[in-house]
Amino acid sequence: MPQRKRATIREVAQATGLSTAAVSYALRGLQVSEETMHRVRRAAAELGYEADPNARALASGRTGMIGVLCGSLEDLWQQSLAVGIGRSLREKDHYGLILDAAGDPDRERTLARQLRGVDGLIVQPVDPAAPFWAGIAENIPLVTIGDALKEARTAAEVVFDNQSGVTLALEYLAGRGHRRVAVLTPTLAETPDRPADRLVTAEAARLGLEVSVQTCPQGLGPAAEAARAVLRDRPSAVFCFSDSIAYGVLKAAGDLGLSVPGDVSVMGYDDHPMSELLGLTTVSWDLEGIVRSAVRLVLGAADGTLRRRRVVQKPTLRERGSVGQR
Amino acid sequence: MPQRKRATIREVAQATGLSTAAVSYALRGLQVSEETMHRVRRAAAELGYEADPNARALASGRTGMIGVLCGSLEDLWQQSLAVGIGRSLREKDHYGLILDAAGDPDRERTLARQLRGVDGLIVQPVDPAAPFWAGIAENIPLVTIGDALKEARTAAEVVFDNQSGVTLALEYLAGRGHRRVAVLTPTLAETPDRPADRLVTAEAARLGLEVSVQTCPQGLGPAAEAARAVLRDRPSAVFCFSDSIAYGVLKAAGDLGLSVPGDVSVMGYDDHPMSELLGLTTVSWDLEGIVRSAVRLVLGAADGTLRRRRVVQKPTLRERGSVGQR
DNA sequence: CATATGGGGTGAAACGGTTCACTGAAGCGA
DNA sequence: TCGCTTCAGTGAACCGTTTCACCCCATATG
Repeated sequence: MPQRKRATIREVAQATGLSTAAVSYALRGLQVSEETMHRVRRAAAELGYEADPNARALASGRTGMIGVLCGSLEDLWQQSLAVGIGRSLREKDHYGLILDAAGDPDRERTLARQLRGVDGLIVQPVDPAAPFWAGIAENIPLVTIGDALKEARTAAEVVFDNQSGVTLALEYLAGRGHRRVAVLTPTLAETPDRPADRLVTAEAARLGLEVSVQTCPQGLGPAAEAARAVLRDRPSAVFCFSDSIAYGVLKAAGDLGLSVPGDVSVMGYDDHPMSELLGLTTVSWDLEGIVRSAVRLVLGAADGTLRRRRVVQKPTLRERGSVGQR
Repeated sequence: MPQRKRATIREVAQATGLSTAAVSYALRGLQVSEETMHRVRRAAAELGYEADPNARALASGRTGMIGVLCGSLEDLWQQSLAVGIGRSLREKDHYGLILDAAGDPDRERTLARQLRGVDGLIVQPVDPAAPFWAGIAENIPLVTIGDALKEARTAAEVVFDNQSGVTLALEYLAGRGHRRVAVLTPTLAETPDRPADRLVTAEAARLGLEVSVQTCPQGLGPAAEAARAVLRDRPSAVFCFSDSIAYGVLKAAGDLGLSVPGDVSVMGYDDHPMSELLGLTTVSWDLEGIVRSAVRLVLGAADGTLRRRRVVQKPTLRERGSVGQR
């Protein structure tokens, strides 16, 4: 690797006969006269100069990098979310460093702890009650997506109104005559007391539904395998806590020769683009809005110009035909 | 934001009564005795010390960061690829910085140029013939995925044998009696002379197929819209140069009340997990293998221990039922 | 016993920017 | 003309690591 040396700011300074300070200012459009600014910029372009982000980060304390810690990128909807956030950050001259907790609180903790040198953090927490968050949130502007943290004061939060989401889904199922409903929630190894479980149980009790809650992986293959077992009990409907899981259920139903919604109804959660194609009835969130909010909040927190600190997202029910009348 | 100051290496040095050099070595398991190593590690843990990656990068010249420049993250398969690469890099103690050229050569150029402070680059080039690559590949260990670069000597390449892929697809279609085939390739604004086009045209001529090649966006909605127009001409089959496009075609077919494969056959390219669920017949690549190769190659190139420089990926045809006999 | 050997550790110079405190000159009102 | 402000630009400290060139001392070697 020859690794031809890149131009440094000193060389630009030399080429223009200015100090490095002047060059630094000029390139950022600060403090200097129009004329020198152009002179410097031209010289920089000629030399092919681009500032070393590491040196810049060390000196200025800001990296232009935002950590994006996802709950589980196995889930297609979260992939879309991460990609959306990355794109949106790029539009505001930042980079998104996408990280995957893979549904594992330990991994989440390790990643969050190790992460330094970012200006801010967008987290979709796997374990919102974990105590270690406090230490992180104190050091880095942190914005949550989904559940808010329990033990830490974060800079801001984009909260999903899961209560409404669950109510929407279960009321719809109940209204169409379903009584025995299987519920599949994402696998979160070792997270004691998943909040989703409680929501579902409470709501089901209210509606007189007989639910059985189980965890399920998010990959299509594994999810389908888990779903096959569930479908053998012949629930009248399956409520999946992510569209990715619902896709697994659809796969399993197909494999078992069950028709949807004839033999079994399937309700999703999230509304990934593919759900439209598959005709999956699902609880829908405004992905674009979530992305916009999260990015605005984290950048605001990073430079101290934060307005609102809490945005609540309301879900809607997208009726498509995977849930039948019973 | 109080931003409580994080511990520096100097504080750890003070706490242990050693020099910063000793601490630096100790934390990386170099040069020091077992005993001091433990002492330092304990002290570091107590102080909650984590090295500042920027300072480390500036001093050592390596960041532990690999740029992952994707052709278009609109495409679900490329999303999977990016996520896979990110995960694989993380397993080898590196971070993947995922960037999206969004199918636009200009964007690609800008991103590639601006990118500094990474130890290596994995690129799925939008415009492999662009001349600017030479300047980049000369400065950063660069590994391509898909098409190899034309005008630049890269560190290594993972090449897709698209010739075989196209042959596989078109021969299959021809063998099942299709003659009028519409071809949809991803939109690449302004890329003159897309290699895919030539492959298809040549192969179609050989097989006596009547093809019409058109570009198409990758998002489900836009792709479906583009597909509707194509389907009005009633080709007997549509060959899509990415599964995402195929999903759009399936959507359009559904909207128009056309059955697949009854009224129209659809052939995909890539083999995204969802294609199994949708029963899409497609040209399949070994995603895991691609990820492994790319990561191994780029890390090898970054630390100079590179063995093979070129890995060729062969496709297989995954027959699922979206292509009928004509 | 004098001399190589080498493990364990130190001090200080990088790395490539940003920013603070300051200066000289020009502009301006009184 | 004088003092005051503003503008454009400078020099050097600083950011937090890594790493190079040494040094010291204990042990093995001839």
